[in-house]
Amino acid sequence: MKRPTIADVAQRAGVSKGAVSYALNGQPGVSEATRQRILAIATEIGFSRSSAARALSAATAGAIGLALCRPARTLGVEPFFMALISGVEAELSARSYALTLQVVADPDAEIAVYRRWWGERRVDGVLVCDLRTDDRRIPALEQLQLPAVVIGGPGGTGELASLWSDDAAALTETVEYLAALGHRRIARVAGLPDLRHTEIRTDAFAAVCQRLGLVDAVTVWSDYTGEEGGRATRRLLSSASRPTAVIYDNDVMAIAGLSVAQEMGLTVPGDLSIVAWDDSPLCRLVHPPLTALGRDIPAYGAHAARQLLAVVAGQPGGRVQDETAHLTPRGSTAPPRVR
Amino acid sequence: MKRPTIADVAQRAGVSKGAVSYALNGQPGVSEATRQRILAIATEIGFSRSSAARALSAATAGAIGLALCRPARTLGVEPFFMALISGVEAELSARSYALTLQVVADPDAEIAVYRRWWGERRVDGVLVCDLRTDDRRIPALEQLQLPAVVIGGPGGTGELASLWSDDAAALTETVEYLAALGHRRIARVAGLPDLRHTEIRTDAFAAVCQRLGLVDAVTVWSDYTGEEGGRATRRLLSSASRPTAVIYDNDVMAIAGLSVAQEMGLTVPGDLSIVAWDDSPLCRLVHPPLTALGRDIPAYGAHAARQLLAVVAGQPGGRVQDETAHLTPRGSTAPPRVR
DNA sequence: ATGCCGAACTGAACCGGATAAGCTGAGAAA
DNA sequence: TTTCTCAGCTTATCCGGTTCAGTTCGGCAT
Repeated sequence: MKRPTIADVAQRAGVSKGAVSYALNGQPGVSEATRQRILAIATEIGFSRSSAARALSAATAGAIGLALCRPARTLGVEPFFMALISGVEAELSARSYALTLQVVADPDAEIAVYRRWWGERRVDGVLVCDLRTDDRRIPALEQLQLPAVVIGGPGGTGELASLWSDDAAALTETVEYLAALGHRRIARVAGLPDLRHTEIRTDAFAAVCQRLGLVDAVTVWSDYTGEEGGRATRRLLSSASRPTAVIYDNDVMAIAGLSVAQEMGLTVPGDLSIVAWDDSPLCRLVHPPLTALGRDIPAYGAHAARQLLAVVAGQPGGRVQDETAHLTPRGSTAPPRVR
Repeated sequence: MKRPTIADVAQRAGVSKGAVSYALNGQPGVSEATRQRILAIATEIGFSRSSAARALSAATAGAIGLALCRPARTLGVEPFFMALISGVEAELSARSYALTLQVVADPDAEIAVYRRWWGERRVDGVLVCDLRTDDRRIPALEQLQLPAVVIGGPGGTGELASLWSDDAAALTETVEYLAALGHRRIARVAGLPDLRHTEIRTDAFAAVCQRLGLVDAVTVWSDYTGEEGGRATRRLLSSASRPTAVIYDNDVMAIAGLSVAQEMGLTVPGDLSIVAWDDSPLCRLVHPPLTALGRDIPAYGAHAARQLLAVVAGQPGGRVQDETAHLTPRGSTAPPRVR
């Protein structure tokens, strides 16, 4: 099946290639009648412009890039990324932009991918996930002058546009909620320590615990896998002054923690309250359903995509704070049982 | 930062554009010495070929497409797709192919995406997921002559290349295992009924149950969400002749089923045995850990990608059976308690 | 010495659009 | 009637590669 080109449309319409191009792009230079005729013919013969030719002459790829840097085993289990992607996608496909995805092993490989994409002009811009402290990707992107929106922050994003959610506020709300229930010994199972948002949450946790006089507050680090989350929970619950509430940095670890607690003969929420960050459907699957910090991740992705398209169009992307996660109390939190 | 073009390389090497092109593509037409010199210069000035220009003149996009047609809420939760994507990616990036992803609402939108990709020459081929019975995408792709590999089958894939896993065998093994434990009343919570592999599993389930004389075998349909899976489980467990074992078509529903059973005061595996299809890390998070049918999904994706690249290269893709899922017994299955 | 061959390379056409510059003819202004 | 203007189009060039048809030249056989 031969693919129609702009020349085919031009021939059938009895005009030149240029006229067709103007008509398709909504540019002045053709009469409204001619434009309609050309559009009708284009639709009729199923013409779409070659993305390659367009990219070559218009110097725009019509695609944005997303490189995911997580080991395959955590990538799949985290509902976060798919939710983010579906939101990004919704925004992009509405403007007929494509999404180019790449899974990379480490930040250096990611920088290499950006450099390649830039050289190949394969994408017009990129979304940067999992902001780290002292992130080498930021200066690399600045140097390339590749339009980018960093999903993460605030802070540490250099001159690049960025979008974040106020994790500090969400964490503070959560601790205050647990404290109001009467919890005094609160632990937190954190995600990867070199991620910027882990750092932000850790600082906020320390601050609010100090403010509320929760001296037994403890943070342990993990890697977002259920396995590690379970192990961390077992350690916490075996300690002499075991916490009465644990906040997990993602829902997978929270579910693992719940299992460990139940396995150790503790009841949730009687002996232990659990709060999960990221309120995916998983939180409602387990028994008791988990109290969780949720927000609209697809909307977050859509927002980031819109912001990136603005940057690509030459507008300043700015630094934008998105919706703050809100706590949805469910069955996994309650006042601590008096011992 | 100005991007170097092939002309820059040619100028610095003191040769023509053509020579550089031959050198970069490993074509004959330049001496080995010149080739090395050109490659060195290309590396030195950080040259990569514009994907657009390459696509335009070589008539190859250097990208393959993947359209995912699932509602956003199930897409994210299913670890399957991310695992598949990471496998596909590994294979593609090794050959510096890009992956273009699109999330679509329904099969018709998916066909429209294929048609657009084809018209735009945006991808060289596509991977087709979630094969349905009487799948309209198949004739559409055949008509477009867009290289494709269907992930699913066997059967119903028309003339297209396809890759599948023997779900019938896996299901048969599972039922035999449960029957060997002594279960006589086995139920199955199936996924979306119009998916081809659901149909295959349903037929296999009926066949093996009849062969083993399990007259109480029952299949109920669901939509892969935990919510529906839980509801289906509640119905099953409330019935007069409640099953002693349930096979779930994915792990999310299995986990939901486990919660429902526990909530209803049933012990697992004492009162109810549970088997999950798709052995993601989630199965090991819950307590008891779930007996599951697992296989290497990233390898499956990599296999599909390799097959598609072969089809793109003009070789016959064929119909290939991949690894069969194998049962990993864990804590959620045991002989039924005698009542 | 001449002719011939093939390796090594050049030049130009081409892919399919976007776009600047040039052309044309109808209507308005002089 | 002539000139000017400008909407509405055409023509030509460019984007950055690939590729085909030549061209050059060194070496070898005659």
